[in-house]
Parts: sequence; C-alpha cells; structure tokens
Amino acid sequence: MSSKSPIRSSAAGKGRLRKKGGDAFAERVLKIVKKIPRGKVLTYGQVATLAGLPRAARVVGGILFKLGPESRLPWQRVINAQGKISTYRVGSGARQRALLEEEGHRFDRSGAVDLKAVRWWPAPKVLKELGIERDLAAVIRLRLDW
DNA sequence: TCAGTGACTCCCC
DNA sequence: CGGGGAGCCACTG
Repeated sequence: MSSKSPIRSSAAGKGRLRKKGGDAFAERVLKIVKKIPRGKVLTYGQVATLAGLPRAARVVGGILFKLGPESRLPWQRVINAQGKISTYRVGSGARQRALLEEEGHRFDRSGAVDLKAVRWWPAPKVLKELGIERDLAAVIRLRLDW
C-alpha cells in the first residue's frame, strides 16, 4: 500500500473521505447524467442523491460546470428543483433552453418545465447498472412524494 | 488549516 | 410567483 490513505482513520467521528471520495462522486454523477433519456430531466438534487450524497446538489452543479457547454454528455437534462434552468448565470441558459425545447420540452411563463411530467426515474435495470441500491431508490421516490 | 465560493434546496413571507 | 436567508458539501487558494 502507499504511505498515504485517502481516509482519515483517526478519531474523527465522521471518517470522511477526501479527494478520492470526491472523484468517485463526480464519476457517479457523470455516469448518471449520461443515462438521462431524451425528453426527460433530472434535478441537481436528484442526481446528487442517486450518486450517494443527497445534500450535494451544488457540487453536482460544479461538476457539470467543469464539463463545459460543448460536452457530448446531455448536461442540459439537469435542471433545478423548481423545474427551471440554472445556467443563465454562467452564460449557458439560452443554449440549454434551446436544447431542451429541441427535445420537446415546453416552458411555462415562469420558465419552468412540468417536472411532474418530465422528471426521469431510472428503471430498476438502470439502477442496477449504476450500482444504486433499491433501498436508496425507494427513499428518493418517497422524498419526491411520488 | 481556514475562509471563501457556487449550474442547489428548503423555508418563510 | 418572487425574493431573502440559512444550510449544505466539496473544492480552492
């Protein structure tokens, strides 16, 4: 083994992961985003939860930001919990909206899509491919009040 | 090590 | 629906 461990195994009650953990999270995020089907969307919080860190929605935004608007990944399919686009502040708003409209999405007067109708839920088979526990899936479903 | 930063969320008005 | 504010979490200098 190398001399340094990614985990602080000392007395820390949290035993939280360092960079290694973050990288793993980012990988899971990208893997999930890659599977969002055309015509469907996921919220940042939903992606975070599926990737294992329910409260890390902002981190998901950061990860997608680093991807850049030219990425081949369907980054446009990730929006905020209000069904609106969050990328206007970084200059990709119009682009994202155009891409989504091209996929058939309609925005209401406030600039939101009907999450109730277009929110994606990965099928059991996909969850398995992503290595997501069925229990976690159930929890998310409950949180979203389905 | 610590404070600052954000493609977020939730809660309250 | 809109705006303000606090909480969250990993990353960065």
